Amino acid sequence: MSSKTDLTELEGATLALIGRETSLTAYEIKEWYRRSPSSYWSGSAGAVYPLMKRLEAADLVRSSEESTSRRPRRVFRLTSDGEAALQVWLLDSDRASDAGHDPLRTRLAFMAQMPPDRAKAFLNEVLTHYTAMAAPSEAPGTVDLLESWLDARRAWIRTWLDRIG
Amino acid sequence: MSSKTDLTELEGATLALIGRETSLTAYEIKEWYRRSPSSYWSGSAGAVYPLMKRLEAADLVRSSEESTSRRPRRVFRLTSDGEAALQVWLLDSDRASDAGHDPLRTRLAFMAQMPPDRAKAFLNEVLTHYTAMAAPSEAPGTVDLLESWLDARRAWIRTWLDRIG
DNA sequence: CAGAGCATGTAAGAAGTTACATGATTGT
DNA sequence: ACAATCATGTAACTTCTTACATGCTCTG
Repeated sequence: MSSKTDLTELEGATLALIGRETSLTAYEIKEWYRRSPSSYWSGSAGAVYPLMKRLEAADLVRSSEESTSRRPRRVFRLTSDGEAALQVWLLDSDRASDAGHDPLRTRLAFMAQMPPDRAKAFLNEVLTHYTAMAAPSEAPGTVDLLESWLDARRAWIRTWLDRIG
Repeated sequence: MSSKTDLTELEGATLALIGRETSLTAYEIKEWYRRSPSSYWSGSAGAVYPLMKRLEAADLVRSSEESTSRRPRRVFRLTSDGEAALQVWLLDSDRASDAGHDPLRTRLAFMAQMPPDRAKAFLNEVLTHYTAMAAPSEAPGTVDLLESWLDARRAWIRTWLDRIG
């Protein structure tokens, strides 16, 4: 009777992160989230450290003290339950097709309340922000997810600019 | 000194909703969120009723009892402060360009851990879900936001299918 | 040797969730 | 008359946020 069938997004993403990097400290996980382009993944210590406790209590990860010096360093790895849970979470097309939280989409839903020239200026500002966001990918083998996402978004925004005229 | 300069997304969206519909009850607002295709807008009473209290305390909305019968019916409208805050929130390109929370994007970031045929099956499942989500728009004047969003997403997913295939 | 970054965590509070509780009205 | 929906709200709980607190290690 595994009690932890339904992972939150933060829990699932954390399992996926550990699964990819094999082993990580809570601090490294926190930093990963902090660097993400989304404020959803705020990467606060107050979220991550208790999260790791929960995951370990659910036996999805296991930690071991691996200090090479006097500084403490607790490393987390997936258990076999954790790997199973990761696969379920990662391939969950039901959750993956949820529209999630999209600050631009939310605003577009109400943009008709604004005069067209304001709306146009707003969308062009977003495009400028996107240009600033595009950073070179560190990992060479990885296809840059952010880049592809930004491209899709730019195309979407252009259809709205066309529509407004 | 207006204390409420930085609205949360739920607060901003609620102002926008009232701004568009002119006047709404807490129940109607709650139902609006509940019907949305995103689970982010869960539309629970425990979120909306306290939210309306906060907005009224901040003088962004004002309510009046408008019962036509014995059933209570408290209707909310924007104050002038509320209309001003709405404009700031709606045209905030900084927040609008935040990547938000996207369950599919999160999974794609880790999809390389899965075998290609699994990844392909997963993406095709998401496309199927999208087809099921597409509902006819009620409001005739409104360009269907969900439809345009789904189109952009389908195009994005196809680039990933091409990449894997 | 100072400051940035690594590394751990906790405390107080905000905001949301589920579940409960109550009652009126409308449609079948 | 019965169920679904309108309409209000609260209570307990979970999770996340900001801010604090502590100490080690590396780089200039």
